[in-house]
Amino acid sequence: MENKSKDFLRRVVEKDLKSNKYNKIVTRFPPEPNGFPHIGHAKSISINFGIAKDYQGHCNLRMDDTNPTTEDTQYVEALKDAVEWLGFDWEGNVRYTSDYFDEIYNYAIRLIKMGKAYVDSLGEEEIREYRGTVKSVGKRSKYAERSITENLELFEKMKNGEFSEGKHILRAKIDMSSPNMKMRDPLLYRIRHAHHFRAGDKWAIYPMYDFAHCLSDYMEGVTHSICTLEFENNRDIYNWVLDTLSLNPPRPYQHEFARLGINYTMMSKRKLLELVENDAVNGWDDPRLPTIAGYKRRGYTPQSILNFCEGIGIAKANSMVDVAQLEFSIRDDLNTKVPRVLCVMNPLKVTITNYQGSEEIEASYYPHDVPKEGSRKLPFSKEIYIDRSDFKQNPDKGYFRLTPNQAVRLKYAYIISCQEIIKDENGEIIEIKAEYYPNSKSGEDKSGIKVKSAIQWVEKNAAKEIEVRVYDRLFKNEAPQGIEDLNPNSLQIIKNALIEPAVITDKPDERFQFEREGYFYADPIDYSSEFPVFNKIVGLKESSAKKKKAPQVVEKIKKIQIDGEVVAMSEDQEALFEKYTKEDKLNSEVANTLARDKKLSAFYQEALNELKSPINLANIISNEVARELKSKEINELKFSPKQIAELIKMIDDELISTKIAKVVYEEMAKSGKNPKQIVESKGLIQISDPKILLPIIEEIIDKNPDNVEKFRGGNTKLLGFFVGQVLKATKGKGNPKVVNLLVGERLKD
RNA sequence: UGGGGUAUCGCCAAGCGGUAAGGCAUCAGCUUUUGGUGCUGACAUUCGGGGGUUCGAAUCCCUCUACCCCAUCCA
Repeated sequence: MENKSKDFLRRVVEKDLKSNKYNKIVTRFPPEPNGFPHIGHAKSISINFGIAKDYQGHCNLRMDDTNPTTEDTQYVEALKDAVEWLGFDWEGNVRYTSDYFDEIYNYAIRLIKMGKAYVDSLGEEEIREYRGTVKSVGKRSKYAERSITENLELFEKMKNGEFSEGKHILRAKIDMSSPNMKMRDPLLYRIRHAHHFRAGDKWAIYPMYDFAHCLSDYMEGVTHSICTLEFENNRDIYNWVLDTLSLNPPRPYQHEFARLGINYTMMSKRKLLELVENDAVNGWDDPRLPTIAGYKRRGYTPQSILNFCEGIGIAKANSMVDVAQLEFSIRDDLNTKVPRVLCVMNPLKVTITNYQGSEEIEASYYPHDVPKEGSRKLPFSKEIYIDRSDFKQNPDKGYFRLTPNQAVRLKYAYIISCQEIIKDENGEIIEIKAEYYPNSKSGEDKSGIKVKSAIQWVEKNAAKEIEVRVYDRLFKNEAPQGIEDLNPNSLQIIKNALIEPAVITDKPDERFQFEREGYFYADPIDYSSEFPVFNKIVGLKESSAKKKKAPQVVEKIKKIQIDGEVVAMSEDQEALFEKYTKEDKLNSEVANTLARDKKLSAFYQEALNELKSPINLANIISNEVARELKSKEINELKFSPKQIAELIKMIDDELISTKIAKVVYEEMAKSGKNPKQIVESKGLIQISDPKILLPIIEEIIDKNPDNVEKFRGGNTKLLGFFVGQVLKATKGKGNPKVVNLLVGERLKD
């Protein structure tokens, strides 16, 4: 279990713990209380609280309530409820960004005093214009020139409510020409004469997300601030604020993951609201909604939601999870937990003509493979109901249930066979006259009759009538956009389903499996024993024979990709390219890489002056050195062209393998040590002597007989496996060319 | 002057230079008094495309392509 692969966030956390960057990790779940939480929030809750739990840390629940016009306390209740329902504990008080307003305000003043923030008095329209566009730089407002004292005064007045909304704004002074739009002097505070649901009317100014969030994280001692991908661009501000305020360490860092998408589901708060407001659904807890309240009302267990979140993983790729995965989670959870019970959704009367009197049949609540105890008595008499779909006068091939010439077992009871079909004037079947086999009773069956199916049934007089709400997916499209994509049949209400009496009278549970139908939940609001109402949580999995859909053959078409045009080389680059290919005999790809990059070509030239080994030099420079030079200048490098030349010299002299060369290079790039020194101190001279290599190879081969067999069976890829093992055994020092040869030969016989 | 991300099976997703994990879905077979469950097996000669480096590349380099995010006084 411990070897399970970790997601990238947990890996970061582990690294930070190991390096003692933090000695305890703190996360937070920071929703804005402006809507009902949905399964996307569940993912975030599962990540933040889950990570805290896994690493003995702590997770805060924080309401990010910086926008008084959209937020409300009913949402904070729903949010708290969601976290609790999922089984997490925020230990202590719920946090509110609004509780930090004073401190955040003081930080703003500090920024002003540092000359890093200013009061801007441009209008909304102008601010937008000044910001520039994605492809053009912005320009700074003239108000950025205001003196610190003036800024302080103005900001104070803003706070005191002396200005109307939109009159002024506090901005950070960063860079109006930043390629990151978010960094073009981001807004820090805006004037808002609104009542805040917690702070009341104390404030006339409210901090923006970008200012409040990082500081709130910092004040709470958060170490890992985990949010969704769309905040990637905001990370720069996050860091800027915390860095320029030069706060006492440790400070939090932001990490982003992909938000959850599920097909046939809509997750946007705004659009969800639209559904509720247009009465397309019955409130926020409509069981068809992907809200936590919806799932809860539908009958999903917290565990199933958590399992789902764990199952889908955490990554940075935008993705769309199949609803089937969610449905699996709830089935899988309920399968081992919930009593099985008989319910007939669509009753068809069956009279057993040769049965007299009545009896009670003992029936276990759980099937043989669920290790739980419990049973009830099923009343039985000559008049029963079965489901309409369990009888067919003219069955297709492969139909397992009752037909004029096929007997069926009444689950836990007797085998019956059809004697007569009674129809009404419209030709609709209204009753079946059947006979039972007295010696076929479950558990004491001596009839010798083999049936293909055992169906659910209820006794006519004892059965209770219930309402069943059968839910289907809310949308008919895989990627629904809104109301227009609604599935018209997402709710079907069955008013007079019949259920065995024990379910209502004993109420052994709230969730049941109605055998052969699915999992159902006693509606927490509308259910009463006089008027029982059940929600269908999810159907049972149906295998092919039952749904008898033709398997679809999807042809795989390889997409043809048209390459775009490559930017032409400049004249200088062209000349270099010429030289590289003609004089130095470099291949055109390497020559191209070198010629197009000033830093690389300069580096290469210098190295070449040290050692006339153009190809090997060019190769390592266009590959390894290029990586380093992506983010650095030549003078920032810890190593020189001369050292690279030295390294290549060792390869040329066959002192070391290219594999070792990479190791040496890494070390050199990190420490700046001389390659020769590294090789000597670590004893990395390569081993090419077969006399030394052969015994090692022998040992590896002995240890992996099954892989030898597979290799001989034609899996030639395994050669790489053996080479890898041998190289590992020699700590990388084996000459891979020689090892390859030797292993190849040895494996043949 | 654009920048920041992402791409591995139908859907998620591991993998960090040495045998392409796992789950969902699907398809077989066995078990089954649920057409459920369970068990067994099948399911990527290949990692968005093309090159290059290497004995060896999903992993390193170059390049192209596609998709997502950013120009709210929202978060």
